Amino acid sequence: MEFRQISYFVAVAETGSISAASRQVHVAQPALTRQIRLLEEDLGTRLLERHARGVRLTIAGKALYDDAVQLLDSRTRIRTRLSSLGQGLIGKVSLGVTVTHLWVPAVAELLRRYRDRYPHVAFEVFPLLSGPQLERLREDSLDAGILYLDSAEQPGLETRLLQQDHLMLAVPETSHWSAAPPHRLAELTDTDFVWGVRSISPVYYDRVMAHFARLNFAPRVVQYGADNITILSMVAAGLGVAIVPSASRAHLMPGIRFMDLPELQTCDMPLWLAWRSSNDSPALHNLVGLTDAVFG
Amino acid sequence: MEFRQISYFVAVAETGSISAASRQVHVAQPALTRQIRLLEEDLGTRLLERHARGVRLTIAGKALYDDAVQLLDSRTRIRTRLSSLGQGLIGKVSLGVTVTHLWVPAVAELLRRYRDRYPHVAFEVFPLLSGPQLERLREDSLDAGILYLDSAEQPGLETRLLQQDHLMLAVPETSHWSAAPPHRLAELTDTDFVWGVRSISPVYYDRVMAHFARLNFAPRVVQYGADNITILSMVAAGLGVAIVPSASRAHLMPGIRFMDLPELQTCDMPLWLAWRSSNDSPALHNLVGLTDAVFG
DNA sequence: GGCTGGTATGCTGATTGGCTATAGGTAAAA
DNA sequence: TTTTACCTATAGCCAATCAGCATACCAGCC
Repeated sequence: MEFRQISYFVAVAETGSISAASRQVHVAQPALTRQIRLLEEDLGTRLLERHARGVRLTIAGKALYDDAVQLLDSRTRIRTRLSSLGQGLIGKVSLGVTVTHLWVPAVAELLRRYRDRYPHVAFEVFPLLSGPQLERLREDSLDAGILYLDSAEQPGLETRLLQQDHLMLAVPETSHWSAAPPHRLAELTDTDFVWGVRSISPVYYDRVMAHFARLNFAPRVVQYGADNITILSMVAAGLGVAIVPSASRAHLMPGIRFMDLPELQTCDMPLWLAWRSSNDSPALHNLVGLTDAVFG
Repeated sequence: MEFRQISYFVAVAETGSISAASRQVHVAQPALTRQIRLLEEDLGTRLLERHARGVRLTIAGKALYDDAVQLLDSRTRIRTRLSSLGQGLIGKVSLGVTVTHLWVPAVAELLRRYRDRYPHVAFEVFPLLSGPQLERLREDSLDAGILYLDSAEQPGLETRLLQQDHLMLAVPETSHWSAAPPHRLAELTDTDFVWGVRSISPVYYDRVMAHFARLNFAPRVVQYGADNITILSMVAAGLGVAIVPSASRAHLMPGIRFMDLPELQTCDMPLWLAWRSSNDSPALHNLVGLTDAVFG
C-alpha cells in the first residue's frame, strides 16, 4: 500500500471509472489498471467490480475509500504543518527577559510585534534574571534570553548586542540629594545604600563591583534587595539610595528620582540577546530577525 | 512522501542512526541515506542533524515523527480491518425471515450460531413476509432472506433450498374436528375457514390456491387474516379452521390442534434462502455457509 | 597517528512504473 | 441484429527509481 496507489484508487472511486480517473490524474489508463491490481493483491481483497461501463466499489473498496481519503488528508495536513513549522509560523518559542527590561519600550515593542506577526506561535515569556536564563539556555529549556553577559563569546551560544545600558543613581524624592544632585560619587560616602545580592545575578553584580573598585569607592550598604524592583521599592520608601541599570528609568516608580553621574555612565552594561547555536527552531530565528529590526 | 520513506524515517528516528536503522529494516545504509534525503527534499525541510556518531532529529523531524508513526499505524489498521472484512469477521449483514419461520428450531439455531461465530458482525434480522423480502433484496436493502419463492430461478438472485414445508390443517381445540380429525378435504365443505389475504404474500397464496384448484376444493371463507399469527389467533378463538404451513407447528399456540391431511401434505412449499448474486459481502457468504451447515 | 563507527557519494544492476498498441467485452445506438 | 462507442485487461518497451557495493570522508577516541 503506497500513497501513489491510494491516490489513484481514490480517483477511480470518485470517478467510477479507471479511464476517467486516468485522465484526472494525468496517467495512462493501463498504468492505473495495474496499480489498482497491485493494490488489490497487496491487500488480498478485490476492491472493484469491473464492468463494461466502468467500475463499482466492492464492500472492501467502500471500506477502503473512507480511510484512503483520510490518509491523503493526513498527508497534506502533515505537509502544510511542516511547511508552517519551517517558516516559523507555528510551533513554540520561549524567551527569558530580566524583569527590569520587561518595562523597556523597545523590549515591549519586540514582544508585541512578535505576537502580532506570528500569532499562531506559542510565545512564552519568562521573567528571569541573567543567571537562570543562562542556565536554562544551556539545558535547552529556553530558546532565547535577553540578559547581561560577561562576554559576547559564549561557548555553544550565539549572541547579539541589543543596547548599551549604563548605571545611574536612584534617590528617594524625600532625600536632600533630590533637590541638590551630587556630581561625584565621593559625595555619597556618608550616604546609606540599598544594594543587590550577588547570587541572583553574578554577572551584573561583578561588573558593578569591578567598576566601583576601579573608582575606589565603597558604598555604605545598609540594606540588601533580592531584585531590582525590591531595591527600587526600598529606595522609594526612603531607606537609602541605590545604583541601578539605566534601563530602570522605564519603571516610573513614584517617590524616586533617577540621576546620571558621569562616573556611572562610564560603566558599560551591554544587554544581549542569546540563544543556543544548535537551536534550529525557525520560530526562534524569526524572533532574532525581529530583534534586529527593532533594535538594529 | 511515500510510505517507504516514512517507515525508513521512523526507523532512523527510533534508532538515532541511519546505519542502525538500515540493519533494522534490512536495507543497505546508502539506500536509507538517499531515501531520507529525498524525503527532506520533498518536504523542503531538514529532518536530521547529521553527526559523526549518528543523527538527531531537528524540530521538523520531531514534528514529523509523531505524524509518521500515526500514518504507519493507520496503514496497518486499515490492513487488518480490510482483512477482517474480507473474512466476514466484521461488517454488517441483514437477514429477512418470515415471521412464521422465526420460530422454526433450525432457523433459530442458524441465528444463534451466526451470532456466536461472528460476534463482531452487526447482524440484523427483519421479520418480513416473502413479498417485502423479495423487494428489499432487489433494491439491495437486505442481504439475504428466508422466504417462499415461486421458483428457484430468480433473475439476479442466488437461492438455496432450506427445507420442504407442506400444508396442514389448524382447528380450534373446541371444534368437533379436534376429537374426530377429518381424513379428506371434502369433509370440510361445510366448515368455516379463516383465510389469508393475497396481497401480503402472493407467492404463498397463489401456490395454495393452485393446489386447491387441482383438488377441486373451495373453502367456505368467513374471515380473513393479515398474517399467519393473526390467522392462528382467530383459529384459537374458535372462528374457524385454517390451512397453514407445516412450519407453524413450531408456534405451540394454546387452543389449537394441528393435523396432517394427505391432500395437504402433497402440496410442496419449498423454503428458500435467497441473496443477490452481485452481493460480495463476505459476512453474507459466511451466513450462507452456516446455512448449509445447519440445513444441509 | 591510526582505529572505530558513523554518513555521503558514485557506479551498476534490478525493480518498478508509465506509455503505446491492442485485444476483448458489453451496452446503447442504428 | 449489427455496429459503434466506451471501458478494462494485457503485452512489450523504455525510462525512472531504488537498492547494493565499494569507497570516500569525517569526527571522536585510544
